[in-house]
Amino acid sequence: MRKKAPDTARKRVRAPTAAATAGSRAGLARDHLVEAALDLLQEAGLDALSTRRLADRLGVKSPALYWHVHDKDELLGLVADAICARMALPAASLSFRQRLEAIAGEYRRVLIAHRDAARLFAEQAPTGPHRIKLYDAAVGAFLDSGFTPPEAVAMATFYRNYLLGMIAEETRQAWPTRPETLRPTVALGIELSQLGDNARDYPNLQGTAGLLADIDPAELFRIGLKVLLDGMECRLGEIAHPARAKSAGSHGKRKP
Amino acid sequence: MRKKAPDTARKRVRAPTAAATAGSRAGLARDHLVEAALDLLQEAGLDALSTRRLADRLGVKSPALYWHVHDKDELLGLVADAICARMALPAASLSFRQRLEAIAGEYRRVLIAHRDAARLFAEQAPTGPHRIKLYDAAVGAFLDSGFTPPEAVAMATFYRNYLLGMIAEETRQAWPTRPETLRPTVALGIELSQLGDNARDYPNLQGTAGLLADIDPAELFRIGLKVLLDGMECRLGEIAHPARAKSAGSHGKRKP
DNA sequence: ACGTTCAATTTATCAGTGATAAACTAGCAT
DNA sequence: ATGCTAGTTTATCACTGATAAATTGAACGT
Repeated sequence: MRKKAPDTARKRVRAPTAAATAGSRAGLARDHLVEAALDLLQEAGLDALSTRRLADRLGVKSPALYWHVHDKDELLGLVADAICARMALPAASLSFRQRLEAIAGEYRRVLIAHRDAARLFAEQAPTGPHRIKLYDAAVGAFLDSGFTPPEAVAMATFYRNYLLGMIAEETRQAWPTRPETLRPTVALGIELSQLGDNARDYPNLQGTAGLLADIDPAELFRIGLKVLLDGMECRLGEIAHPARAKSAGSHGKRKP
Repeated sequence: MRKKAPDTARKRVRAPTAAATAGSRAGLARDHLVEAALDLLQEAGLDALSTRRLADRLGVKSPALYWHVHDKDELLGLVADAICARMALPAASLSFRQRLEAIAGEYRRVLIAHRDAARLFAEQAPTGPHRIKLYDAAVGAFLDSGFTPPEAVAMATFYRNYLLGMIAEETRQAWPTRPETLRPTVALGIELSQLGDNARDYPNLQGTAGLLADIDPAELFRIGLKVLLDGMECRLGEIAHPARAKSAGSHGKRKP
């Protein structure tokens, strides 16, 4: 995977071509594909989601898939969007902050529920209407909160980055850890326990052995989101009435 | 890649075994490996960094690599750490905020300079002393700023997550975009330009066409970092003197 | 009933991946 | 000279995503 980059003027997959003819359900075949892919993903994980295995599950040979789909990348994009479709968008009546918290909660809920979904989202470019719709909702919340369009887009980027990164980290359950080399650290949910001789090289990690592992991931996620949104409100305030401390100064608020 | 997960009690690569005997530089061979791997990475990208290509470049057959290294994963870990080694840690004399900004700057500078480095870092578990040292420095800064150890670890996680995610996004220069399906969006540095019929489905994205693409990435990075750190200082203040608004209330500050 | 058309699938194959076992080679110590 | 052993090669495995070309099968016009 992840080979070709340009390849404009694609192969023009046939499926949508004579789709509507005679009520032949062109979308249905694709839907079957992504449905089976979702099942396989859940049962065996992203690495096991190969074209042949998927074909097997559909009672078909692997090249048959390529009639319905350009390549595996497009399939994965469809799968990602199907997952995204399971997220409920918040009511517009809520405050912008409540909306952002709701979206974040849904994002996490759904991505956690689907095996390797966060990895899939991180690797896959966000094509797909549902993913875009979600992003649109986030941008809308930031616009409503008072940000200018470019600022809102920037904030949505930070927001999305936070969600995806944290959930990816949380879901990355069993990382291929390498026992011999010095164990990772507490950095990403992996406790370092003993890092032996090297311990004194990392003075600040001394008392932090299994610290992250102890925290409830949901709580950690909530805290980080609050921190991020607080920072954004902070910026909003600075923009609204640009007092002293234009930008590069230092902290923009409190704790004098 | 990314197949086996557990596999404790590994193959026990031979290199470190009789390493010191007769001054044979056991580490040197490994260093040559990672050096060549770094070159290859720079020239051809992460996807082209295969064992065979690397072996070719070293004038050797691919299985020879496996004498020096368990598997490709370990090699990539060494490469990541070698990249990390190029980052300068900030002087301890600086304020914690200055230190965090300095680390972030170095992180971005170095990751941008090495092709696909951010992707490599995101995919690879953070083994390697240099990466841990960097994390230790971040935790240290948060501890100095007044956070308790568990809070400091949490903040370092958010911090790291921000850095890696934003830089990965910025460096993901030419994503394998799929021209036919509805173009992504402005979400991740990809301008949507025309999204045709679907345009009205995304009301908030209307005026935001190439917005992100116009912003200087360095500026975007700086802004996001400021937002994040402001949010953290905000939390610091709340912890210091826990006024009303314990946590779940709403915004913790300003803009009444 | 016949033949054409074309959606959908199969067969065969390509070029590449990471990894392993087993055979081999060279240098050094005894 | 013999043997050990660090390092490498040959041969091979079990995969991967992808394509071209041959093949099925059902619907349609005549």
